[in-house]
Amino acid sequence: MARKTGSHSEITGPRIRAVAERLFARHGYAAVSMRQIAAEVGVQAGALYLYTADKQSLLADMMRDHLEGLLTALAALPPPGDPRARLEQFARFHVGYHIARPDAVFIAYMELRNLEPAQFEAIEALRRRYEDALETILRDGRAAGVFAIPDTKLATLALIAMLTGVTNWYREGGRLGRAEVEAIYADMALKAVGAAG
Amino acid sequence: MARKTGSHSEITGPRIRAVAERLFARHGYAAVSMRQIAAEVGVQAGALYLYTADKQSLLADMMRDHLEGLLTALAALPPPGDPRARLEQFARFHVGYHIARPDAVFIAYMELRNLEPAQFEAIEALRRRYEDALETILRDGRAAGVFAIPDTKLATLALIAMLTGVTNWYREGGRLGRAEVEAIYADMALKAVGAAG
DNA sequence: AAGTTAACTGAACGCCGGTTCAATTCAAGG
DNA sequence: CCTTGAATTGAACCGGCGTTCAGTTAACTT
Repeated sequence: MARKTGSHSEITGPRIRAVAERLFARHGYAAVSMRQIAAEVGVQAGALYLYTADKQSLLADMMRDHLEGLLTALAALPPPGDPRARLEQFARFHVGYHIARPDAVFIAYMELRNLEPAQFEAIEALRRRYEDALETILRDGRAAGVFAIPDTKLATLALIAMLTGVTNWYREGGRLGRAEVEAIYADMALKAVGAAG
Repeated sequence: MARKTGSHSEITGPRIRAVAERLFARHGYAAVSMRQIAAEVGVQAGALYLYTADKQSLLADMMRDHLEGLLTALAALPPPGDPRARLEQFARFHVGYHIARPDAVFIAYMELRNLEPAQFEAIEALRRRYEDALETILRDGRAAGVFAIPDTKLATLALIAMLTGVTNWYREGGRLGRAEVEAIYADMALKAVGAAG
């Protein structure tokens, strides 16, 4: 056998990425083999190499796409008001965006160590750009006297860790709805920096 | 060659565990081979099996030891006062304990998926016991009217995520000292639940 | 000093990893 | 309908994987 009936790169390509994302998130990059991915896609392992240069690129492209999407979505937010409103908007956005794609988030955070130095640097730079957006909000709020935070950098990392943690437990159709969860997290974030809820 | 001069199980055993912990944390369980561990210990791969039944047990034992140590240390804390004091103590303890052993923390959190079901259950139970300790504090504080939190479970997970995040960036000898960091995190935790800093 | 036990080697076993490539089959355009 | 190009197979390559074990040497006991 060779080419299959109904085969098209516009179909197989995305399916490979989707399967790889699910498997990487579930079992970890190193624990997933190309043959496993191929099997779930319904194809032989060799066929994957029509869509990716190697396993490493499959991971790196996935992470880059995710972070670029995150930055694009952040930039598309309505223009900012005072620091308090900006922080609330950021927190809601962060939680909402992350619970919608837990696999991509998990991978972008956990598989950094499986990247080679060059690709690691590129991905890390994107992540830092995102963190900087929050840090700017906190610095402005601190300068305006509305946030009570001893250290801006520490507060940035603490808030991001808290907000990202939502992916550890949130499940669609669970006890709490998406809007509810966004509101509670935003409220905690505001309180944590001393901006009354 | 066979037995080496100066070889003792009380030396080799701990060294294997130390090397494995460092490598697992750095590269991930699945990406580290028994031969790599052996090489860093200065021994042949076969010798590792005098100290562990298999690779999986090496990981599981490591995680169990870490979580049991965490629970023991938590139980050894001075007896509790009011919820506010208890939360502050918990936050300081959590941050302090975690930044002292970042590798073990990272592994206990990231490599859960590499455990087989039976071992996973055992480790997860320990982790839940620890979370319950915090949840109890929050529930008591909420009942006493000193914490303003819409959902106790959510607040528990949010706080743990925030506090554990310290391991992502804290480095010994960095810009901020250990006591300083503990204080700032404890302050943010208290504020986040509406207990004035 | 001899005998016993503890610690380790080195080679082997079978299997699975990522990756390549000639051969093959399908889809599409003229 | 025929040709050209796209999509895929299947087998192979080579290396590394976890694990076992008979054999060897050091440390300890008597």
